Amino acid sequence: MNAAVGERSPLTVPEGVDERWVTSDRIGLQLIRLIRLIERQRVIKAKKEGVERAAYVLLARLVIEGPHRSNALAEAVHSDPSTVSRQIAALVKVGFVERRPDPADGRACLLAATAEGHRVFAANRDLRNRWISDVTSDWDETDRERLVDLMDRFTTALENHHESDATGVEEDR
Amino acid sequence: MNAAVGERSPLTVPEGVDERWVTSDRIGLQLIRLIRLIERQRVIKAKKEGVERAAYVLLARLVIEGPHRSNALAEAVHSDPSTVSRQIAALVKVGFVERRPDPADGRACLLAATAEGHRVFAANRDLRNRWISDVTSDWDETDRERLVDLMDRFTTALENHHESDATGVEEDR
DNA sequence: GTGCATAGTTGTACCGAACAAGCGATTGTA
DNA sequence: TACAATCGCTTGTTCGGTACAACTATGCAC
Repeated sequence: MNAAVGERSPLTVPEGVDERWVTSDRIGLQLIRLIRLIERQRVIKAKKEGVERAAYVLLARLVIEGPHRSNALAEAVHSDPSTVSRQIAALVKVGFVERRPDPADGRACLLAATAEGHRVFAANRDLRNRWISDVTSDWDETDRERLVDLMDRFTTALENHHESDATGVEEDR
Repeated sequence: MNAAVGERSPLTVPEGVDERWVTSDRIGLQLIRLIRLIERQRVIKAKKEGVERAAYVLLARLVIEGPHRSNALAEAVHSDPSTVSRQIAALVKVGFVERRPDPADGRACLLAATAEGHRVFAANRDLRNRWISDVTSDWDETDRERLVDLMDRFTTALENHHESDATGVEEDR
């Protein structure tokens, strides 16, 4: 599983170019593997709780970064405004988020996490963190930090990389 | 965006425990961010090509690791057999995969990528790799390798970690 | 040879997301 | 002050991808 590069005999190796190809390949494969795995976990877990699981990411955003407009939120999480709108509606209904008028623009409204929203999010966050700590229990802290730094860097690179020419990973997951 | 730890004043820091909490927290946040972003790319890209995009991961598996039984494949990619069955059917229909009798068990059949399947996959793989190389064009190779090694390690840890107690990341993405 | 386990398929439902069209309120201009 | 264009958000609809559950059928093993 972990190995498997396939094709491209290692004999060819013209001049370092191929080395990069191989690493890119491995990155792609790992991304696919990781994402599929986490999606799976999601589905396993997706039974309890009243609110749509997908909505939690919005709650997280509101808790961590403070009030946002709906559209800004959508952009921040790379979702469609309509999607966010529905998710927010659900969060409002259960009282985790509240709408306030936006002083800057009369027709907009600011979304903010309620006290209850904060509480719920914190609980979930702790759960998640415990889980991650568990999974990485035999890692030393330096490696964990290295991982997160590199992931951050990678994701940021992805975000900055012209969104238009999207090609790749999704193609064969 | 990148920062934002929220809660838990850094002043508290009892005895290193909290340091781990913070890192776990960052990992969780990064996972969410990364996954959401890639999902988005997928949707953007998901227009051309005849075969279900999700099926490509199976093709990849068959090309890289050789023939599999359908159920084995399902397990390998953490999907339901029914899902895989349908996806394979699609791949067979377009001629990227073929069924062969399994010598070891008469009622099973082995799935294998056809020559055409190999070709299509290779093309996609190159595309994907070019994209990844692009995104990381200003990284030095060592960092790219570090990233992939850590990701691999993390995903493997995830896989090994009792699938039963799934908790966390999916909770608020 | 005969139950019986097992490999795989099909029916159905659901979730999450996107696209597109609509609605209403605002702002800014005549 | 009135009207048009814009903007922020919501609703209608569709689709992809998946899982669960029930079913079929085939060869295994005793």
